[in-house]
Formats: sequence, C-alpha cells, structure tokens
Amino acid sequence: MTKTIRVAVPGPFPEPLDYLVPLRMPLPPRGSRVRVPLGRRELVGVVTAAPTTSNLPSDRLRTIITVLDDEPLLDEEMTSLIEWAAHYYHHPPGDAYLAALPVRLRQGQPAEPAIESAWAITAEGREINPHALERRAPRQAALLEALQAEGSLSTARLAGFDGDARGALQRLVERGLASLTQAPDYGLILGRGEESNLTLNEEQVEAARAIQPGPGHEVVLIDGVTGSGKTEVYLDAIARALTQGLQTLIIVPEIGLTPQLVRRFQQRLSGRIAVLHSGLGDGERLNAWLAARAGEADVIIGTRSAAFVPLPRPGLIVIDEEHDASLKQQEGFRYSARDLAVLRAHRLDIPVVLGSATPSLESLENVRRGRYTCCRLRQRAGEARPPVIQLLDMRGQPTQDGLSRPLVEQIQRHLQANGQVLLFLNRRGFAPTLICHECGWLAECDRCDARYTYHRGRRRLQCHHCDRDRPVPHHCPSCGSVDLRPLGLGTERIETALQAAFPDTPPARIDRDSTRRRGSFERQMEAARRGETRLLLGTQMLAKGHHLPAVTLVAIIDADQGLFGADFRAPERLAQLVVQVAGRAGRAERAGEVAIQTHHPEHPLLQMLVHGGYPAFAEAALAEREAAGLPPARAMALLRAEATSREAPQAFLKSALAEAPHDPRVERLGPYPAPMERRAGRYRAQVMLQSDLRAPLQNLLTQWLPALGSLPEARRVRWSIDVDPAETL
DNA sequence: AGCACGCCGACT
DNA sequence: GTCGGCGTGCTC
Repeated sequence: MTKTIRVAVPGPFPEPLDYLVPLRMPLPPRGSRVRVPLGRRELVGVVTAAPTTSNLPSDRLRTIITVLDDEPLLDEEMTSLIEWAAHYYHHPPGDAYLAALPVRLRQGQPAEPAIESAWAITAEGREINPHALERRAPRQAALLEALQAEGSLSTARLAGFDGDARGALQRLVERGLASLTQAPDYGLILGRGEESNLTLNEEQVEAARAIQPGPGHEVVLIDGVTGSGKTEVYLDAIARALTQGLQTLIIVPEIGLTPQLVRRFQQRLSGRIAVLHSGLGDGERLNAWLAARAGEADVIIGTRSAAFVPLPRPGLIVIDEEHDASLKQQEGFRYSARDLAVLRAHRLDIPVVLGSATPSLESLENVRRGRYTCCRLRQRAGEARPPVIQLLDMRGQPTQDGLSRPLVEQIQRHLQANGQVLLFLNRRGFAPTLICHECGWLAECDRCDARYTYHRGRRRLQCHHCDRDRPVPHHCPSCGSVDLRPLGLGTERIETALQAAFPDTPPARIDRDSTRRRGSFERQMEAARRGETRLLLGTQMLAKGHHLPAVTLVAIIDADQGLFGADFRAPERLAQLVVQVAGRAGRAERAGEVAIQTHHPEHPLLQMLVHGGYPAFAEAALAEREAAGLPPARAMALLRAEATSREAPQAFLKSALAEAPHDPRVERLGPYPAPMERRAGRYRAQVMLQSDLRAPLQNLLTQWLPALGSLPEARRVRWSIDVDPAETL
C-alpha cells in the first residue's frame, strides 16, 4: 500500500497538496524536502504531514519524484513557526516554507556544507627533519616545514608556495608524510574572545542582569541612548550564553550589519560566528544556515531572514534597532522579523532582547502593559554629555541652496574649532524636480504620481519610484523656454552649496548614488572616522549605527517633509531619525550640537523632541494613537490592490468589502486610493481594517480572504494582504 | 506563480 | 493560411 503525504509547494495554494509515496521510497518525515510534479513542472516542497486519508480520491493524487532529505531538514520548532507565520500573515504556506530556506535548499540541492580539501601532517611526517629532503626536493621540504608548523594546509593556502605545490604534496602523501583530508567548511568566523578594556557601568550591569540566557522566557527592552553601550550589554549576555553552551541569534537591520560590527563581535566573543547578510553568495548563505542548524555556529548574526535560522541549542535572541522598519518584509511574505523572533523566544522558553535608542511605540506599549521588562541606559560612554538641540527658524530667512545664514555660521564655527560636521538630508539627487520658469511646467514621471529628480552630476532626470531615467530636456516641452530651473533640495545641491561656502573643506557626500560601487560606503565612513573628512553630507545611510566620535555638529537640513507625511507613522519616523542623527554628535569630551532647520519651529512634535527628548515624544505619540484608534492601540491590516487601470483596484476592493463577514468589532475604511495612487504605471488602492483586539480581525481575515480569489474582479488586479503594516503607503 | 489552452488580429 | 496577443483555468 502506498502512503500519502502532505507537501507545501510554492504557489498560491492556501494549503499543502497531497502526494503519494511509492513503497520503494522511505516515507519522508515532516520537515524534509521532496521533489514533486505539479502540472508539467517539477518543484521542491516541504513535507508537512503524513495524513491517513486525503481530501482527494487517491487516483487523483500524483507520486513524488524523489525524497531530498531522509532526515527532517526543519525540526518541529521550525515547521510550526513557519506555519504559524503563514497563518498569521495570511500567506500561502508553501511560499512561507520556501522563503524560510536558503536559495540552494529551495532549489533542491543537498543540505550539505561545502567540503574543503586540506593536507594534514601525519605522525610520521612530524618525525622527519624537512632539511633532509632539501637537496633533492626543495618544494616538498618547504611544504613539510609548513605542515609541521601549521598542522594542515588548505587548498587556498597553497597559493603561497612556488611551483607545483599540489604535485609536491602528492609526493608527500605517497611517502606517508601527509594525508589528504576532507572536512566540512562552514565558513565560520572564529571569535577571539578578547577581554574588554572597559567595564560595564551600573546601568549596563543592571540591564545585563535582566538577561538570563537559557530556560525562562522574558522580553527585555533595552532603551538606551546612542553611545550608552547597548552592544556591551548584548556581548555580556551572549558571552554567558556561550559559557552555557547555548546559541545566540542576533538580528540587525540590513544597513546595520557592517563589517565593523562583525569585527567587534569577532574580537570580543569566543565562539564560532556565522554571518547571514544580503551580500553573501548562495553557497555562503547555505553554509551559514547549515552551521546554525548543525549547532556548529554559536552565534548567528543576520538580517531579517535570519529569523528563520534553525537553532538546535537556543539560549538567547537579540534584535538590535528593533524600531527599524526594514525588519518588516515589505512584499510577498510580509512578516516582521522582530515579532517572529519574540514569538520564537516565547516558544523556545528563552529570553529575547530588543534594543534601540528610539524604541518602537509597539514595544513601549508592551512595556506599559507589563509584558516587557524595560532597562534604560541614559549614561553615555566617556562622560559624553547629551547634545544640545536647537531649531533654526527658516521663515523669512535668506538661504543659499538650502543652507540658512545661521547654519553656515554655525558650521564655520565648528570647522574652525577643528570639529567635524554632519549634514543630513533625506533626498538624493540635485533637486526633487525641475520647473519651467516661464510657464510653471514640472518634470513629472509619466508612470508615477511623482516628479523626476534632477541629477546634475549624471545630467539625468530620474524617477525614484520606478526605473524611469531620461536626459534633461534643453527646453520646456510645454512652452519651449530654455529657462528650466531646479526646484527644491537634494544632497547634490547641498554638496555644491557647501563647496561654495567652505572652499577649504571639501565635503564628502554619502548617499546611494555616491556609494554605488562596492565597498565605497565603508571606505568613505572609514575616512570620516579617521577625521580626514571634516564635512559630511548624506541621507538615511549616514544616520545608522556608525561611530563617528569626532562629530560636534549635526544639522538636519529639512525637517518639514517628515512633519506632514501621509503615513500615520511619519512623525514617529522623523522623531527616530532626529534622535538617531543627534546621537552621532558629541560622543567624545565635547558636547555636541544639533541644528534642525524648519519652517515650523512651533510644531508640537519638534517642541516635544527639543524639550523632552524621545521619551516625551513617545508618550505623547502613544496617547495620540490611542485617541485616534491606531496601532499599537489597535490591530491593523491592509488589503491592497493594484492594476494598470484606475478603476479595477477600486472595483475589486468594493466587491471584496461586500463579501466581508460582518463583525462590529472590526472597523473598515475605504476603499481609498493609496497616498501615491499611481506608481510604476500601476494604480493602487487599499482597504484598512482595524480592531481593538487581534482575534476578531484575524478571524475575519481567515474567513474572508479565501473567497477573494474567486471574485471576478480579482482577476483584473494584483492584490495582497498586509498584517501589521509598517507603512500604509 | 507558472503554464497550458483558446480564440481573435497582422504578417512572412 | 500561420505567429502571437493575453483572458481563463488548473495544478494534489
């Protein structure tokens, strides 16, 4: 009798599909991969169950092609985590399963690490004096000497020897002096476990004490101002996990996973470290993942997708910069790495640490409700004093390409005092658009409800919302005038203005355009760290986690764009940005200054930040969300739709809403057009669902969504659901 | 999602 | 007469 198994295959299937396993094959257990036929394709899927019966008659079931893993690739903890996430985020389980695996495993390649060949010294080889060989076989002698010193030589190491090293080694093998060995190469980094030269201060000791790796679940929020040494607290806790023989998973935002951070972990921790980031090749990713699964890696540092790394001996999970929006996947399987990590820690019964200088309102709300323990770190290292924030009122001020007089003078002062200045503007290019001075024509993208950004260096107009890129017109397409002028501010323009204002201090511009080349971002930051660059200017990239100890002045060129954003989280983002950027200043003995240029100095958000800092802002923002009935006070989900016609998304959402089960506890808003209705040639609209409690909203979605696919209007749109959206755009 | 089938328009 | 456009439907 043949057996039936349930297989999660990639595709829009709400449930795994059933297949037969022929008698000659071993029955693959839950969590192992199989290759299966689907239509006329062959796919890799993950076994989720071995049911006794199928919903379909067995003559309609097809037979699996091969069993790819005899042992489960994913243990029960992983399979149930993935299934929970697929259910919670209303994403097809097959896609969720495959998204959780490294590409190579998704493609059906064996779950085996790279094998490294190496030549090892034999007992006999140790006894021989290499010089005895020297005359007739100098190459063998050199290699034997190296083998005696190093124990073994990897293939890569052979490059350091002259001539035919392989041949000479072969000779040594024949003489029984060396042997060819094969060992898995997980590509792990070996920690050096060096002692710290600084001791934890009182606050840090208390925070570290709140984190007890190993059995016992607790969520610890480390609310620590920049420079307060959050990382030292992590390192202390990770070191204790290591001594207990337990693994630590550290999740950091994409931009925060720098070589600098990895070096620091390597220097201070004593275990074997696996790093998982986007720059890795498929093979390296697979190795790191397998190292974690095999328990070979003691510490795993990774970005969002590392939330799905298997941990056979888990002891601790750390989420750094827990407020960062990049921890939420923005398309496809829209999971939050932070929320999943907290869930995992709960299920594994281990502690999880959330760290941030500007915690998310979600986490602060959890602290308020007593779900999370909060440790505050207010003391900055080296007695550095908190920066002084001041608002520069731009109203009626003459400006030179966005720089007001007072700001120019302030920069001057800092440069003369041998300080370092960092200017921040969250818009790259020269100007956000080009305008005709004669008729007012604006360079607008024809595929988006947005303007072209003028890039003067490249002499192009570029749309930052789609891939459009075109030459700058010589004259106005509307009236023919040649008087086309840049309108608004971008980093290129500020760079020009700085060059003019400070001819003796060349500015370094750091944005996506200037750091396109591989490694150039790191190089520029390194130059800044050494103090070679005194004047830095850049976007978001500049704000995150890079230590620039000599910065004395930080300027935010334009705070106004963040004050009036369409997204309800825009103020939160601005506040976080201001605080993070401000944290770059005054880390050494000098107190830093922060200058914020704005046309709305009286704005309550800015006032709050200047006078009460982030805690005051967060408290006010939480109260506001409560009053407005927005997250984290209430649960939210977004049904989005997009199509090439303006009507189709609206029509789909309308009939979708008509199908929605009625529940007075779930509020519905819309359909309404997305804040930027047209993007990359597609019109977008959405429906917002909100509820005081998660459960009714979840239940409604569970009942509602399966029916949406069969709506006639659904075929004219691309639609998706976003649970706990990070952005409502 | 991917891939077939099928039914209408312009072309070697 | 065919090549190919993308609407429609299915995959255990």
